[in-house]
Parts: sequence; C-alpha cells; structure tokens
Amino acid sequence: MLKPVARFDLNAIATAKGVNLFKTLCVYNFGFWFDGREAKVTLNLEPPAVARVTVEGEARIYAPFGSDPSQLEERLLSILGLLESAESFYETAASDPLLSAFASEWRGWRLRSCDLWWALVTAVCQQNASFRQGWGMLAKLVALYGRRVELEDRGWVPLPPAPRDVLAEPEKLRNAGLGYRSATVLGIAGAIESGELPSSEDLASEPVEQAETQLRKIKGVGSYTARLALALALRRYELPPIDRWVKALAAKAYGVEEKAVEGEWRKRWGRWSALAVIALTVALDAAPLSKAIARFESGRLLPESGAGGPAELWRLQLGGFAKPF
DNA sequence: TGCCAGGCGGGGT
DNA sequence: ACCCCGCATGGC
Repeated sequence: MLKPVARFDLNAIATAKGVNLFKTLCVYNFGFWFDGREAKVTLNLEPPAVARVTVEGEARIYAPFGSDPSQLEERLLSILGLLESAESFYETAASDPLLSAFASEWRGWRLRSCDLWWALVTAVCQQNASFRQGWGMLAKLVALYGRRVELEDRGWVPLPPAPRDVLAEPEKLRNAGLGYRSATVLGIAGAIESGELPSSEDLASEPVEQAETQLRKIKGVGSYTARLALALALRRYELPPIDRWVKALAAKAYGVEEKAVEGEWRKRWGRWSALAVIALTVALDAAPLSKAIARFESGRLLPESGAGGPAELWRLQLGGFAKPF
C-alpha cells in the first residue's frame, strides 16, 4: 500500500518547456495506465513508486514510507521529458520530408521514458514482429505476471514484472506470446540480477557506442534493440535504431540506397537520431511497411484517428485487462 | 494455407 | 566484410 507523499502542479514547467501533456502521456501507452485524462507513471519498480499525472498537469506521487519525494519528483520530470530541451529536434524536423507535419502538429510531444529493464523488454518485443504483435506481448506480460500496487486512495495500479519475477516464472514469457524472444528476456533479467549489466547510471556516463556494446553482450540483444533501449531508458538518441521499416522509408524519402540510410540519418538528425525514428513511428501510426510507404507517398504524415497507432494504443484492448485500472 | 513482420546469431562465402 | 537461413508467434 502506497501513500501519497507529494503533490504538485506541472503546468508551469510544461508551459515553459512547450510540452503537451496529453500528447506525451498518450503515445505508446496502455489503457490500464492512461484513460485519456490521467496516467499512472511507474517511477520505480522495486520498491514500487508511482505517480498519477493528469493532462492538466496535476501530479501526485505515491511511494513507500521513508522515500525521498524530491528525488521522485525529479524522476517524474525526467520521465516526462520536462528536463529535456527538444527545440533543436523540432527545428530539424520542421524542414524534414518525413517529419515536417509532425513538427508543426505534435511539437508538444516528448518521449516518456522508463527504466532500462523495461526498455530492453519493450525493444525485444519489437523484434521481427508487427507493431501490434509487439505491444500485445507487453500488455500480456503485465497481465500475466499480475504485479500491482495499491494506492491508498485510488485502488490498484498494474506494474510491469521485475527481473526477478521473470526469473521465478519464466514459462509465462511464452504464455505471453514472446516465442523465441523469451530466452533473450531471460538473459536480460539474469544479467541485471547478477550485476553483469552495467547500471543505467554507468551507461549514461560512458560514450554511447560503448553503452551499445555493453548491452549487446546479452545474447539476442543486437544493435536495434540496444539503441532503442538507450533511447527509451536513458534518453540517449545519438544512435538510431534502424530496422527494415525505417531503412525502406528513409531510402525513399531521402533518395539514398538502403545501405546508406544509417549515415544519412545520422547526418540529418545528429544527436536526435533515435528520437526521430520513434517520432516517425508515431507519425505513420507504425503502419506495416507497404502501408507506411503509401502514407508517405500520399503525404499523410500525421497520426490518423482510428488507425490504432502508437498515439491510440491506449484506446485498444490489449493483454486481457477487462477495464482500465 | 502459407507467408510475413520495427531482429538476431550462426553458418556459409 | 558480406549473404542467408531459421527461429516462435500471431495476423491476415
């Protein structure tokens, strides 16, 4: 049972930073964590600490007795991208053939980050699977492991399984439909529990190429997975997670050979390379490649209502939760 | 039904 | 340094 330990208003800082909380909370979120008005944000997995954040900017932090509220508040600001200056990203996007529309309509969006463990699991679930399949796996993981925490005045909040939950009940990975990805997730959980994997603090302070190399030591974690995780967990965007989807789209949009896409992408996006990849999946509703290319060719470069893309993931019924919260 | 999807590693050349 | 294949699973 977690008690409210802090309450504050995010409006001033969101306005100052140009952040749209609705856009930030809705993208790549699940219905059991966001209902269109309020989000439950995991601040810490073990021991659990969560925040409730409304699209109007009201924030409440729930944590175990003895935790430091100001540290958790800082963590919430970081998770919501409120400590990040994204101005130069949107400046670049404004004149980009793929993201110019996104830059004008979605300028207030910031990436919502998570911890390194869940970022890696998220990235693994995107391997060789459609967007819908990958996010379905994640929702099933949360439902099957059934980890949750009670807020004193607000009922239960589902939490992602922790590494030790997965190690204790590995068979649930396959039940969640991860297939051969299960072994990779187990490897990640084992590396974290054994201390083999450098902490996110360590990874944050070393050169990004070196961080990627460290993550790739885990079998099943390749360049795509490592880079996506560095973006999702550490907000390190220098290395783009280029998959066949981005490769084909960028080759077309930028007029280069597929083998030249990574270089071209990094030349154009620089320190925002990974964020641009993630933004593109939002802009094109993560549509399967042939549809995404058709979207690009007809200039439909904004999330569309009813497409069921990342911006509407929270509206979908995934993973077997009967109702939000 | 069979084929493919935001990868990956192991095997070939 | 490449190329190529199999891999679990779910959706079409």
